[in-house]
Amino acid sequence: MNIGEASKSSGVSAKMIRYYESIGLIPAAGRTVAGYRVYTMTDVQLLRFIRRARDLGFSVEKIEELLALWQDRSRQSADVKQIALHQIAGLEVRIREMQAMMDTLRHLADACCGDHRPDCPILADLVNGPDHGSGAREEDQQSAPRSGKAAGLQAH
Amino acid sequence: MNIGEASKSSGVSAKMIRYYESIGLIPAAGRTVAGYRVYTMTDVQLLRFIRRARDLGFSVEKIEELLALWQDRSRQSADVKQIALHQIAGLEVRIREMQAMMDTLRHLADACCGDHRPDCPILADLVNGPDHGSGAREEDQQSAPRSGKAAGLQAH
DNA sequence: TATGGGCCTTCCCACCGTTGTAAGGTCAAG
DNA sequence: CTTGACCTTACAACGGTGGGAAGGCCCATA
Repeated sequence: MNIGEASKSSGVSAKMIRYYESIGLIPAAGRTVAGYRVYTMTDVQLLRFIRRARDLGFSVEKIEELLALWQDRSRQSADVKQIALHQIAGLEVRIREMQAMMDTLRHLADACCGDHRPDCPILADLVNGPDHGSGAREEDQQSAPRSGKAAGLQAH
Repeated sequence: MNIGEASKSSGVSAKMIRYYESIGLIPAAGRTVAGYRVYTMTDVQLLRFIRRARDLGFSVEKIEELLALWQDRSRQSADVKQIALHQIAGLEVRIREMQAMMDTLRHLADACCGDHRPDCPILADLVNGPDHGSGAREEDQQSAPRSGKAAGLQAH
């Protein structure tokens, strides 16, 4: 099985397969005489595992842990569950942060009539900060992430 | 005003102020004879604008647009609103993606007894994919992002 | 005046996961 | 033999931020 076939069959791009190999997430694949990587169904299953875990938002680091547990026959399901719960908690935090952003933006957009006139409460908020909004509804928004916390939330 | 003072006063780190200057998001600051950057209150206001917009999840690219509109006296509030609505829509999408991940993980975690035994439905799902889950509740999860879409969702 | 500490400068590197590109080798079919 | 689709490695880019090194500047205190 080529890397291309393994890619199609696992849903992981060839690029990423090579990358995962380079960082040691997956073992180095076998090679043909010509140097082409060779994959078995077992390898593809591994790749699918990774793909699925990425879809669930696990970082590569966490996936390493999950893979170790997967291959450890004496694992305890509690260990796996703990990683999952941790992941859930992380997702929860980021969802709340984004929800707070979205709520604020929605209030601002609602307050903006959106016509041809230049006056715009959205720009006013950006200039003056949230504290100067006319009776703003931001008390319930427990101190937006002060430093770098909001980083990495843009669509890449 | 030093870059350090401007940083404290605007909430933008000195590092980032230099970065924003380097990418042309803000104009090059004045300099003292010694080469130190000098900032006025107007510059600080600009930095606060940027800081606030970042807190609201706008990308640097979008902030460029917002700044252009801010400085354009003949802008129409509709243009600003449109950017905000677009940002809201983007946030909505990513929140839904993360929510879907979280729901799936929660179902899996709920199904995992989390004790000393090795059997674990979480690992089983990762191995077999969502379609093999015992009567899984994933019909309502319209085809998880197939390619790269889930990228950038890890905490950096 | 000398010395120290805190600020500033530029420059490069790391992060994370993914994609793109370039220059070359290989394989199979026509 | 040629063509095109694949493979290989190697390097850079993205977004936004933090870290650090090496050197210069400013001010205060001894």
